[in-house]
Amino acid sequence: MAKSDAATPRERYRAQVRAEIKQHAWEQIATAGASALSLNAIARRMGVSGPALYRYFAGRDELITELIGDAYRSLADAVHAAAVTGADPAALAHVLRDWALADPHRYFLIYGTPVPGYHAPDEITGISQEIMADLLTAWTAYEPDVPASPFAAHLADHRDWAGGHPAPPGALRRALAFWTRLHGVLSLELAGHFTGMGFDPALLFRAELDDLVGRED
Amino acid sequence: MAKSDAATPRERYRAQVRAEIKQHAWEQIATAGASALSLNAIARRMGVSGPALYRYFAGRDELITELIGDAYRSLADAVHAAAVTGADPAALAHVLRDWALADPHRYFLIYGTPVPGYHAPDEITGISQEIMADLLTAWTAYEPDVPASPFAAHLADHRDWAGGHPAPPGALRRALAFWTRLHGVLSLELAGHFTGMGFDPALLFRAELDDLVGRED
DNA sequence: GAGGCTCCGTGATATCTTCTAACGGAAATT
DNA sequence: AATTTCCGTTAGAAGATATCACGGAGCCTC
Repeated sequence: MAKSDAATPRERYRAQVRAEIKQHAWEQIATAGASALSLNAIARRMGVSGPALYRYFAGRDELITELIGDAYRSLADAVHAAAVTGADPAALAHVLRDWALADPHRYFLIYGTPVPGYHAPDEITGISQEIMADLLTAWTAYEPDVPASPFAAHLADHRDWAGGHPAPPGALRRALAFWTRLHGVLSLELAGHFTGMGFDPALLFRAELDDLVGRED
Repeated sequence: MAKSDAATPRERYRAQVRAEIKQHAWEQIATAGASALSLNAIARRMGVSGPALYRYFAGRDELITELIGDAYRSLADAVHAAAVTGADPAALAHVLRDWALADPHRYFLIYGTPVPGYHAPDEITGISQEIMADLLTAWTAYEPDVPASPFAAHLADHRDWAGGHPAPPGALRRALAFWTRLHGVLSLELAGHFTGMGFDPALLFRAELDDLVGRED
């Protein structure tokens, strides 16, 4: 979507084709997951023949890498859009949940089983820090004075991941728990581990969230 | 390992070859993950030619399904071995963590990104309930009287997953949080999402565990 | 113990995948 | 208008799953 107004017509055409490839890739991922992503199938659906796609992506890995980046970007944008309106942690939690439920495969592309050889480029680390920054800001505003704890002190001493954010130790601890606990519930729910167990996953999510924000669970 | 003393020599040989195939499969999974599992590669390493393996497994999916079952069985055995010695929830947590760290790919085989077409057979559901039963027993013994909460009440009304276990509502809630929170930390750690963040994942795991068992975090 | 049955492993084959290489043509640049 | 650049094609290598028909070895029955 970005930089569709490139300098030369060549670059514009190239960007358009790349976008079309990625769109077909997303449809395929949403249908059968990332492991079933096939360059040949995309080419077939686009009406071109296989190797044509290699003019736009070096290979399957590069395409997936770019899709992972787009997924991160999408999540960061969703979180940030809510954060700039002054959303509290509970609101951000529901943004996260809605984003995950909208396309589970996209969520697993980010937080699922890591691809064997894949290593996240620096760009991903940056986006990840953007998300964390919004969480830290929300937690700092929501609960300025969290009682100190040994682990919070450890986090205060190892706050590289906060990227210079001035969040107090308690907010570091809360933001981290927010991430890991909600991911725990979401990933198990999306993977279907709760199906047949009887209870309502939405209520479990809500209960974990309520526990985080200090209400009754 | 089980039923290696079969009736006929044929069945014994068959079981042995199946075990050997699975062993090579585990080595391959531990090296490059489940997605890189190749029947051809296994056959090559065993000194037989490709289609020979189809006498023992209907296909790649059946082999993976069986490996998932073995992984579940391994985890359930590890948990149960500790549970029968009267281990408290904290001890079970470290059993879980040790089991996960011993072979991350095996952990992801169970709790990672679900395979597109795969649906867990009833046997898996049973093993899953075994694990949950040990958790429920440990939590019931450790903390008999957990204050009631709305979500605990919901769990008490929807306790199919407990499989008739007489755990009180509070233990249901605790066991579920134990599962989702520790999985949240473990899966993110094993997937490498904490690398480069600076803090010690072991301390985060410990902090989450301490929070579960009611100590300072 | 000999015949027959069952099952195992093989090679050949079909179809799928990613990915490289060489060729022809169209489009943009000069 | 000529040249250069880039795009899409076909052909092909290497490897994957999976099926099939065949020959042979082992087991079971008579």
